[in-house]
Amino acid sequence: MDSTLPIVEIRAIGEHAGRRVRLRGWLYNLRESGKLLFPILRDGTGWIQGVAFKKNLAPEAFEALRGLGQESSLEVEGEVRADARAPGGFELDIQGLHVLQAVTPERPYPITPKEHGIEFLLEHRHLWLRSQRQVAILKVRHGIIQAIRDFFDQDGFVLGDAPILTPASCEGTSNLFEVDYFDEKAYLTQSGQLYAEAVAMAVGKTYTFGPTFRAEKSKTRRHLTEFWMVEPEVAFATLDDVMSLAERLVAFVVARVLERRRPELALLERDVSKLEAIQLPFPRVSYDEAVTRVNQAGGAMEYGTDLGGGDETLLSQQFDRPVLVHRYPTAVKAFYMQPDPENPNLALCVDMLAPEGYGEIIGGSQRIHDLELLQRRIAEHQLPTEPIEWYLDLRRFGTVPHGGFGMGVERVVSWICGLEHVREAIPFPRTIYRIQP
RNA sequence: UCCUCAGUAGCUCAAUGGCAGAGCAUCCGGCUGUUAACCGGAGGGUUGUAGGUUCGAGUCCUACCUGAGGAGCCA
Repeated sequence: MDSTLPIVEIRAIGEHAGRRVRLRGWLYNLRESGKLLFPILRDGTGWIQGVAFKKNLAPEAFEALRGLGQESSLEVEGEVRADARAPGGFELDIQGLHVLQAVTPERPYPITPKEHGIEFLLEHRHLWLRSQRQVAILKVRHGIIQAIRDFFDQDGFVLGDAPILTPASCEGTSNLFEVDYFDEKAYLTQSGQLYAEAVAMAVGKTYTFGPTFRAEKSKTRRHLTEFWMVEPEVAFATLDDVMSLAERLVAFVVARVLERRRPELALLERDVSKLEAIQLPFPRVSYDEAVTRVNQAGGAMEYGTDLGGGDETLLSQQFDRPVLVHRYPTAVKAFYMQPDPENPNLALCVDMLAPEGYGEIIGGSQRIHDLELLQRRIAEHQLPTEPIEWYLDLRRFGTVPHGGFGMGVERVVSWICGLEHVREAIPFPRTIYRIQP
């Protein structure tokens, strides 16, 4: 090995065509053809096929390479060549090898290039992440999160993260994870909203971004027990402002992914024409209209109930972009939602349903800003006031109309990537019957 | 919590109640352009666990364990 040669990343390999370089990474696959080896190397930034001719390598180096198991770590040196026969257009003519760790036949890498069942893959999630598909998803997820933060930053929002350990819930404790907090009980947060409301009264526009937890015994392709949520909260915002903010955020995120993550979407075989259709404005339908539309489409929705998964699909199929469903009956919604002045039985709330059957990605509302009304609602929901006295203070000291929403990051990743299940949208998914690895 | 399904080699799956098999992976051999390479050979099994029915159980019955798909609820 020539230690004076530059170490390069595979993503920029084309810039080094015709030159000798060093490359370090892992062995993704190894094909053999007589005195010729075709190792595929990956380094996290990409994949490249190497070609090792027996005559170009020291005999012991050739034999060492030949015997390496999948996912062995190594450093190679060689000449970068453009070659139409190589996947990716470039290949590395290997002339030197340094093995960092050889994976041996006694314990071969468990995930082979062939197909595997989901149970096996989930048990090996820590290794499954190395596959091309999972790397692509991680990079889209990263792009989405970066876009979310850029969007709020450009719009003058101030990050105001909420605590993860909380004294009580805003919607009952039945679906909360309980933890010992010294001599008291505490709960893992299911939403940062109440805290975001406090911060909004300090800085005007804020958002929280972090993990949230639901101990719901939900077992579907849309549920995790631990998921990341972004929750903007805006002082003086009305429901219309909330809806406008939500659609601008989603349109921005989709546009950004289309701009910067095309190769990953292609690897995931995502139909990008479906994403290119995500243009402002998004359709808005009232809950009343939604019920009519669902039932005309063959559903059997009863007025006054929430939309089920099938109902959501029946409705979202009618549009080529996310649809905003607003003004649900107060009875099926949370205590803090402002009633519609034109019909107090309806709440000034909104859900955004993603297209293609991906369901709800956003839920938000205008909040009750009147102290007496809020107290009445808390009593109606039979919630204890003592743990949220501080929250009532927000209505005692300069209360103003305000609102916001929560967006589930994994559901957005799942939709944009076109995944079958949200568990692929986060590196280490937590689901009801799995906490390993 | 409820409904449905599955568990056989490291992996993906076969096997009418009658000798437990294939492909991939691994090992050995062949091949100087392979594309989830290919060709030839070898090793590899307490059929999830515990009972039961039967001359005989991977297969039928019961319970349990583990997991998956879905419902309700939610982002």
